[in-house]
Amino acid sequence: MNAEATIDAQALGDIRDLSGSLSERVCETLRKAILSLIFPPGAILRKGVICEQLGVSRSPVSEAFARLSMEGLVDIIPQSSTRVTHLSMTDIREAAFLRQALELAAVTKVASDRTEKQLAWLIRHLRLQELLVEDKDYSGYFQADEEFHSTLMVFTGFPRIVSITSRLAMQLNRARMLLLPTPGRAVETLQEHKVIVDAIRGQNPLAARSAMREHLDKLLIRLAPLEDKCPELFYSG
Amino acid sequence: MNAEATIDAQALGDIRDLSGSLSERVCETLRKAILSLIFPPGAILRKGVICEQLGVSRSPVSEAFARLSMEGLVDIIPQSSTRVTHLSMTDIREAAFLRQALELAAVTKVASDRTEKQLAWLIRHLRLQELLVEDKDYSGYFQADEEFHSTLMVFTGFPRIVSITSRLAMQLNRARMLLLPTPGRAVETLQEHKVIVDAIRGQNPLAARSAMREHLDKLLIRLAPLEDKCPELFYSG
DNA sequence: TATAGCAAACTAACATGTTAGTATACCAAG
DNA sequence: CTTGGTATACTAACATGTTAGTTTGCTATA
Repeated sequence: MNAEATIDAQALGDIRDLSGSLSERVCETLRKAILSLIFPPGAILRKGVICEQLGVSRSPVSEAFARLSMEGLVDIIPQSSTRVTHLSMTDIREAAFLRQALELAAVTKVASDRTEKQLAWLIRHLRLQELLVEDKDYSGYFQADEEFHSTLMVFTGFPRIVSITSRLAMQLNRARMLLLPTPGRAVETLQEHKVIVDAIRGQNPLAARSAMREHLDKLLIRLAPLEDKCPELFYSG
Repeated sequence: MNAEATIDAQALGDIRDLSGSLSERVCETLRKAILSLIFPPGAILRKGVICEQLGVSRSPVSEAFARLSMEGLVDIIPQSSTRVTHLSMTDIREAAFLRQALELAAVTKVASDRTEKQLAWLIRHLRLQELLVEDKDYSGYFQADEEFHSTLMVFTGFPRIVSITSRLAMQLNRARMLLLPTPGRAVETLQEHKVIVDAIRGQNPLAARSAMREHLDKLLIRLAPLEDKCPELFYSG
């Protein structure tokens, strides 16, 4: 029945490269491994192995498991085991809904309240994005894309909204890793970002809102066929 | 400098009344105490005292602290102490913003997708609310109010949105405890709920959205003067 | 072969011991 | 009275020991 391979726990990287408490570092390390699918959905996380690999005791690992469980990245089965959660289209759709709700609210607010300085940053960042696309540096563009969205939320002036959104959209981001970056999509994305910034420049909240909505909807569309393409990553596959 | 009273940890209620793991029960107990201001902002949570009072070891209490910290209800000061966070208008405004983003998205979706059964539930619940107001049962109405909002979100079909919203709005709910329920406000609230349900009945997402926005804005307006009224609960008071 | 029962191995959850960093109280010097 | 240093008490964080519940795999039985 259970043919799930337990994880290798190889190449978790070194804990010492990170800052913060041990628990945080362990959590960060495991999160990265799960998001990058090094630990595939369904894999059993063996506490003993992880402790040994990272050279820490069970306490920080337990706390890391608890946090990851709250983020929905692992399922803790009481008195039994802890596994990487399978992907589920339901969860992904919900994460997309939550992310959209927060990003739309943010961009609406920013479009009305923006300062000249913020606008200048956005325009400058669009130039950077253009350069990255021209250079075909798609991993660089991926990073710039994230930065664009998170900075937009920072501009609301609310300090916690960025980290909250990223936590809520965790399932979405994990699924996104399965999408290979294509040149065509990068060009499209850049174009959509430009429309959003245009609306912010014109201080038009409604336009900014619908531009962002269209932009975000694209991701879910590209994600939809995933369930058929790699069913082993999803529930009851 | 630090004249904060450490908590009494009296009357935390009995752990055995709750279900789930020990950690969850401890967390639930402490959360209730913080939200109800039994543990006032700034109070130091003494682990030893809590362990003794609840008859558990430090492990479940530590995990509970970690969770409450993520919810923003306590500040863990590394190697030093854990305190109930002070209220802050910034946090409250952010929580209100996040809650509004999610509730508006939810009510918009529900207004378009609602079933007849859901509509019937809402109308029936409005009747219940009327009865409670007529009977001047304001604590009952408070509960019904919560149920109204959370069920509205359940109707989106997304399972996690209710608990996520309540976690994000935690600061808001704590501050809300300081508002004394008034007969007048209950009547107004009921009226606003009726407008929302009317829009849902008419399957008018935009109307539902703006009705909900107006409704939620009222809370923040009522919360605003709080900072002057009880400064000792806020930061740097 | 199929299945029910049982035992061994494993795990999360909990309890307790240890360490290292922080705040407080006290005292001495200016 | 203020300031600066020091010792003590306290805490979170971490390590490790213990318990109880779950899964797995073997064996005996039909």
